[in-house]
Amino acid sequence: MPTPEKISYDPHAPVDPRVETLVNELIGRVADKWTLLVLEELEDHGTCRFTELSRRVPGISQKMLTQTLRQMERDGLVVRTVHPVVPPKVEYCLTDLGHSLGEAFCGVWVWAEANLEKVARARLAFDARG
Amino acid sequence: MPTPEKISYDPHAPVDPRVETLVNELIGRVADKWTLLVLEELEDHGTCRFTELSRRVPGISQKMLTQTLRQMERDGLVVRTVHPVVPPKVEYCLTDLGHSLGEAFCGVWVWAEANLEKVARARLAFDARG
DNA sequence: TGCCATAGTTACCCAAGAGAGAGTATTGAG
DNA sequence: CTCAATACTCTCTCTTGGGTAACTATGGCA
Repeated sequence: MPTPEKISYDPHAPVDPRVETLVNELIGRVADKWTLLVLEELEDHGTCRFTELSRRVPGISQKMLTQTLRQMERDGLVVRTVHPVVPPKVEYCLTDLGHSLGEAFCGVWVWAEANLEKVARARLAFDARG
Repeated sequence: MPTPEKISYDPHAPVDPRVETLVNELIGRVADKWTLLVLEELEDHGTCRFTELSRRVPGISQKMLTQTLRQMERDGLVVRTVHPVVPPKVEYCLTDLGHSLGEAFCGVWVWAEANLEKVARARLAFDARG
């Protein structure tokens, strides 16, 4: 990591447009609603089984959970461990990469929690203005 | 496996489930592809006009840009300033709230930039296995 | 007189996203 | 012999996201 102390966004940093495209693409993939919620769950509760996740993540369907987990596995964010027993037992846990993403998103969660009120008030004001 | 109860930092620990629902909802809204890209653009270049944004944000259509900007305005993330001249001139700039969101997402951008390679390699490995 | 630019809005349409629910494989328990 | 449990997979359907393109308003300019 080239930046020693503070992480700050430098508008003048020279950015290869191809890299920027890839970054945008990756963010589009990773900043998906279900991915975020699954990530949060795995951060909070560590290793989880499939049905455990489907119970914990509010409103997710089996299909979406499978799909999301497959993508996360492909992207190297989670590890899928199959125990060859009957009934089947499959466990999911975050990789280091997944964990680091969770930390990166931590700021966003904190922001959301801290600014719920402001957003709610902004909406009321906006809707009142017509 | 580290013992679960030993995890000392947990930003989501004592959370009212209703608040958590709202936070998740807000994150779902704010972590939208176009919102993120527009936010990034406004962070980098400050105040922008409509067509300037549509030129800068890669691949966005007029419709999506309008829609995204309206939502961001409603959520209190941007300010829309109309100059009553002909031809029309409308400027968009981030509010303090929008700026703080940009900073919160900064960690994610840094993460994406730093881990592009790892994700790419993980995908190759996964696809080779499958 | 008619054209241009700006910042939209509106209508139409298609494809992707996502939910519901049934089907599948396995085998030990009753 | 049937059932229950797990972790899916498949199909069918509906909703939403998002693209294209045409339309609006206005005053300066040729």
